[in-house]
Amino acid sequence: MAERPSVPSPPRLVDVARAAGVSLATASRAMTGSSGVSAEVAAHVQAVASRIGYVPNSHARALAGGQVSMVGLIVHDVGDPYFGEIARGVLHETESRGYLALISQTQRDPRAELARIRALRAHRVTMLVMAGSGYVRAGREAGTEVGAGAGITAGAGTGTGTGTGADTDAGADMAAEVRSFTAAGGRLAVIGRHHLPVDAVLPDNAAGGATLMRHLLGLGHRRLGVLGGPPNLTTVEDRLDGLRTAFGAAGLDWRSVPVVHGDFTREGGAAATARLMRAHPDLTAVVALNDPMAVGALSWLLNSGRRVPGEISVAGFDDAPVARDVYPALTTIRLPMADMGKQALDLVLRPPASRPRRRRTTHELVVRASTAPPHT
Amino acid sequence: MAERPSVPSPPRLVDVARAAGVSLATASRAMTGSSGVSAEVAAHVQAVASRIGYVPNSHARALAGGQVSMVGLIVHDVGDPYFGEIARGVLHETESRGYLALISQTQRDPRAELARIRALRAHRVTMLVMAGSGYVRAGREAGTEVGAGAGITAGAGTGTGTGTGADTDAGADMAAEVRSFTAAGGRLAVIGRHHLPVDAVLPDNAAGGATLMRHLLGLGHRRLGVLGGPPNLTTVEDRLDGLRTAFGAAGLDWRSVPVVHGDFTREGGAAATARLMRAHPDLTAVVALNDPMAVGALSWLLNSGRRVPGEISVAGFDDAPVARDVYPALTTIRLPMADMGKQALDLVLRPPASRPRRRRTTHELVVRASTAPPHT
DNA sequence: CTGAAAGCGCTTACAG
DNA sequence: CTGAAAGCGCTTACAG
Repeated sequence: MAERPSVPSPPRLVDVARAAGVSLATASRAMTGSSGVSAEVAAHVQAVASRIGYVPNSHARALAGGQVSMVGLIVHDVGDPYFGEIARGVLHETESRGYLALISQTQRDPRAELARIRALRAHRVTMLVMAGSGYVRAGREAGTEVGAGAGITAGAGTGTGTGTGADTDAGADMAAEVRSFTAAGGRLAVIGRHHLPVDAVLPDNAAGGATLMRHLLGLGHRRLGVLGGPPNLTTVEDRLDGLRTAFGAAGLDWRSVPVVHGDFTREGGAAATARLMRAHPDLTAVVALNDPMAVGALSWLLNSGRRVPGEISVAGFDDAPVARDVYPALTTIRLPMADMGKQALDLVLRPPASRPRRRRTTHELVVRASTAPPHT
Repeated sequence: MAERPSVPSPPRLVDVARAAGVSLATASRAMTGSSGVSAEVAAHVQAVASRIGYVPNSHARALAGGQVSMVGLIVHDVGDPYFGEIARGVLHETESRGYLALISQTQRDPRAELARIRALRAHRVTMLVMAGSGYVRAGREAGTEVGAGAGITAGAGTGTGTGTGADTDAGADMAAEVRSFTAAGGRLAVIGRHHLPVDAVLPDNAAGGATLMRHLLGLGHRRLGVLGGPPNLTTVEDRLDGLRTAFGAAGLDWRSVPVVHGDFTREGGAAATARLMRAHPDLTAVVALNDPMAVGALSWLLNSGRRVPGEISVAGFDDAPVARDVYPALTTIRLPMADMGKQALDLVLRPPASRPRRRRTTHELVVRASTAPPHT
């Protein structure tokens, strides 16, 4: 009855046990819900616990061999709507299941990614969701710096084939890290990343790219330009592959398609558009490899007095929430982002399969106002 | 030299100590960087540690009295651009300082909020940032259900005064929780929430509302309507207060201003606009209390064939990234969201002051294309 | 500067 | 079903 007056330290399980008149072991069983306690005793202990405001110490629990109730989530950038939606999906699940989520952003830096995984492992996190593109081998895009000063490259110069661009280099470290993580019993699911021997939710990047290209070709466009994200991302490569495949399938020469790389952001899109249009003023359509870049393209084009889609069409990728509200409303490829997060968490929660699971997402062409037949 | 072949359990500090030929205590000191070790020994231990891939067990550390290197972040909704920006700001800071962030979303449910804090406390988190509006006393908005079936209320019916709407009710529990958290040495900073005796970053809601209203009055608008978010949020109340004050200061009767409440989302905004315009078809301007609602309003109005701002002006609040790209580009009140996150983390990191610190943000009217003089 | 030892708050075999 | 005891991997007084 008498409350400890001075010590503000939270009650421990012993306090609960004492107050309930049972042993530590019994109290523990009652609180964790494990078998071996009579229902009455368990209920009594729990009642006492909640009365005295007992909250188990998760560190002690983890250390004593209990489950770690945290899942890790690594994204490139929380502020980006793509990752925002994914995070929403993941958090929705974790919270309904009583887990806490440790979130990290890497700003698309492979080294930061490794560091984050290690930090998460230090916290003995055994369930981890990594969202965001993997990286292609450094040096493949010789001399092209990510997001700054990226020169214009002919289409043929980028993505010389599917599946050759493994997450190597920093990728080698990453692969080793992942191996050791899973060997130690860790569960990892990635979103939008191949080349890692783990469960994966794979957005339909190549197919989406092809669908988008067919849409533009169908409208009659032949002089197209592409705003690519950082050339070291496999997502960029895959989406480009899809575009190229559909372009080639129409009997056209992909080498005639200029590709400009920039940051996967609004600003990156605007800057890349500037470079693209200066070198190729006669384009009738621009494809951005994600929606923020497309929004940047719209902004630059409109500011430069071009009519969209009257003079030039613009298309994006992802169907971020912003897509339908920009002017003109953006034609894009929809990916089920929040659901992808949910799926990834689901994979992480189930026991590992004998071989990595792959869940391919759907994609859907969403035609809005930003694309139309060329004016010609 | 010989590696343990079968046991995949990670190396412990004893392993490092053994390999380095020092005691556990010395190894610990070397790894934590605490004083009492010669620089050489420390360097040697660290070299050995990194060679054998030692990663300290954070749970053991925390349990043994070391610092918990996690900070908690509670937001209403990660997918919402407002919170996305705040999260970005917070994470940017935590990561540069070597902390990991535990993130939770509450979906604007006060009960969920309490549950999240408790979960965080179970993990012995002592640094916590809570972003998002507080709640006004339940029952103040009698019969008005949040986000669904919210009826049209006369302006005078909402927000009968500043400062009276404390975070009560669930607020009482919250206050108790917060007291016990800080009493136990926890550090908490809130963003956009008053009435809690903790450090706070306070967006200039009332002043922003007043600025926005003056802008519209200055354009000549007199028949205005308001799209309010959930009526139980203090943020909504404060922004309304600002609008009302400026309206009254112009010698006008606030009771003539219809206020419709809905979810703080695009969909909520569209639905609220529908109700508002049906009841008051002659409005010349609509103010939404956040940008997503404003975007919903634009969408509904444009779909209904209204010209914006030709027939009706629309303004928002926050200056979310989307604001400048919608059509027409949105006039709004800019809040420095990412910086607010950074500020909050900064507060949490410093020792508590004798009385709670308050940092007021600036606000800035950003005039874009969605507002213009009334057509009349 | 270095080490032996206690202790953080739990869980889980191991005995009844 | 219940309890006494060992142990999880660290940190930190406490002695040298």
